[in-house]
Amino acid sequence: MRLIVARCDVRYSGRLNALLPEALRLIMVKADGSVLVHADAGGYKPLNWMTPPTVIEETPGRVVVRKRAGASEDRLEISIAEILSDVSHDMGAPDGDAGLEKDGVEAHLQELLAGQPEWCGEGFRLVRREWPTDIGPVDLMCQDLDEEWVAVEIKRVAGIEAVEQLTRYLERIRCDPAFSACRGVLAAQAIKPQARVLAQARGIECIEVDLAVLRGERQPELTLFAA
Amino acid sequence: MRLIVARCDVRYSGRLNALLPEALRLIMVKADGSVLVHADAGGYKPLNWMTPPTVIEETPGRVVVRKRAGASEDRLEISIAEILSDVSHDMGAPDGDAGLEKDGVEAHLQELLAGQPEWCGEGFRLVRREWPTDIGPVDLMCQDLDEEWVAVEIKRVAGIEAVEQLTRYLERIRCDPAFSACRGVLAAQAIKPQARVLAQARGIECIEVDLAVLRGERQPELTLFAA
DNA sequence: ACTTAGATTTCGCCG
DNA sequence: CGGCGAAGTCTAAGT
Repeated sequence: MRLIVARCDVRYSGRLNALLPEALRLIMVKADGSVLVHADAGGYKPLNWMTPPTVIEETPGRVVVRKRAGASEDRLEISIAEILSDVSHDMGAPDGDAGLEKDGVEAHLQELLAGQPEWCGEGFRLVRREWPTDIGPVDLMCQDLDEEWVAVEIKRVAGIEAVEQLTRYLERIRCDPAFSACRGVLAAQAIKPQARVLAQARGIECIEVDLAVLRGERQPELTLFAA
Repeated sequence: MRLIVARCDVRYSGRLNALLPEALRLIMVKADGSVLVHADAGGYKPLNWMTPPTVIEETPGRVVVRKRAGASEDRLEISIAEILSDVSHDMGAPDGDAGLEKDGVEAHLQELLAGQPEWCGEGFRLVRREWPTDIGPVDLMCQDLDEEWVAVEIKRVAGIEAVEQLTRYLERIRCDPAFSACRGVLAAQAIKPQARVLAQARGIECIEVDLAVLRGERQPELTLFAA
């Protein structure tokens, strides 16, 4: 990895054109050809960048990063007025970096609910995960105590778009006469108030679930239908 | 800006939990409190990060970055096993970095189409940009040759959500009897197949436009209704 | 403070 | 390779 601290201006042309006036910035060149230009503020996002695969051409006072992007070309031109620092570090094998393990993403929620579909509704029985429709898969397809179909959409945080998504699926599913009475359930760790309102208006049931409870790590804070 | 090249492992807990095994990485600490952990590959995105405002606590071999996130707390713990480099650079005033000027974003497309609404449909006349509805503004409101209303939604790349968005607007607009026959047009530089299907099913017309052509920098590749 | 919508969104999966 | 959906999306703007 090469780290250049320099006064520079940057021009990008590709999906759009962008111009970055001259200032002090960090230019990061990774071993895989990634190039990132960061300011000393405004976390996370580089001001300009190019992702691999790239071709990097360097001449004194100038770095040009190019990439074939379909028919056209993406180009990042860095004009360097003054270099304050320019160091390189050998950081070992490109793949020597073990992957990031994440826990608590939507996929985990889906796994847990697939194993315990009764959290989505009393007596629910899982028929299939990723039930296909012609506009995309429904997370869970279940049957309730009356053998009626129920499509379940799972989200970490459910907003209006989650309701829209489930609505689209139901629209398609109900085209089949065998599923014309299919219900919809939105299950999420958190459901935004507006999503709840829209769901109610469309006859979609909302269920909030707790990851820790699903895992049996914690007891439900209150038991429904307590004795 | 402080740049630390070190063998480290990273733990994040907050919206989810993540564990990053020990390896050589770059730790970037910006003047505004941003902290980013980058590998020497996998451009653009840091492996872990924390955006401002943060509180950074440093002890030998350990950096803890904390942030209040609503009721809970976001925490990034970096355990440093070995430091290869640790340098700081004064990069001047935090706001000494002039802004990035972009050209070719959706706003520009909207300006161009507002000036030449006939690209959205034959004889279209612009009545108002950002036409207000009670759930948000429609990009363009036009009238066609028959004085009928047409709501135009503009996107750089139009997916299903663009069709949903325009559908929501139309639903509201048509509540007013004077606009009950209002049509919908989706105009974009690129329209995805599923968006096209959904739009068709909902009676929304799709138009692909070319930024360069709108600017008169290039001729249309083929003329409709050619002589 | 919260919500909405754009982004050179990036990224990963699956066809 | 393209399409589609999730993301600790992030970020800026409006209310």
